[in-house]
Amino acid sequence: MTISKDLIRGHTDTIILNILNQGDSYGYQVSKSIRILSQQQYELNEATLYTAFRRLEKSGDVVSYWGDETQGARRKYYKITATGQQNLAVALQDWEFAKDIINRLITDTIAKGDVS
Amino acid sequence: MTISKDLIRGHTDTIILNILNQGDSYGYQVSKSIRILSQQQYELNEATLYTAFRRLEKSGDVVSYWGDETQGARRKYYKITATGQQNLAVALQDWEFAKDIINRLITDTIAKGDVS
DNA sequence: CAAATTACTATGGTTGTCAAAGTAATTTGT
DNA sequence: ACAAATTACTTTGACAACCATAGTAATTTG
Repeated sequence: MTISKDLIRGHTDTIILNILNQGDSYGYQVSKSIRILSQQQYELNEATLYTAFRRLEKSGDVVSYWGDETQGARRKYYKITATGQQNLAVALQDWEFAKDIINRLITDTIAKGDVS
Repeated sequence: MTISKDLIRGHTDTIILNILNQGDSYGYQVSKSIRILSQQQYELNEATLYTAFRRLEKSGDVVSYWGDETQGARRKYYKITATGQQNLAVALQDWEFAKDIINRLITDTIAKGDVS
């Protein structure tokens, strides 16, 4: 919602993997989880969410299966794979690394000795 | 270089504004400053840099002028405007805000009471 | 005197995201 | 009982930022 769109770009897959890492889930539920985790500050567009699911499935980070709901709407569940868990761990490290670099780039000044 | 592309997306304008906030500069120099500030971890593509300059000029965040080099290649200098300085300040706040939310989204778990 | 560096520009393509609309079932409010 | 809201998934078309590549042109280095 309030958060600048481009700042969160590229985190979608990681966000989804983090949620699925806590248990299988489906689109609508993931969507709600994101709202809760962000404390109502961020809402993922549906199209973006389902696009991400397809991307993650293609890359082998998640697998899907239809739930056997006897009542209520049908639900497609997603499950994180071992590959997905590995990639989640890598993404978390990448984020720690990126944070430092971005902080330097947008707040630091260039020392005089640095000029080439 | 090493930093994941999508993680830095959306920061380009802020990075440039931060550098110009320390004094007028031109494309090639800004490019080098970015390399130095990121400690060789990030290199901005030339096309991206000049696209950003055009975008920033259009939005009124920077103004440009040709340098009066008597020797050496011609240089187009960019200067941050008052608007640009205001937007830089806003972008820095947005980043602090975004960092928190992203951290929650990719590392936190959902408490049981949160489930709706 | 060729190769590397400095410096800017233009073209075409990829990718992630979004708005909008559609389908369809269930649940809630009156 | 029936409309409205909610749950749940999908498709289409568009956009914006970014990138690879190539080009122009001057200067500096080996």
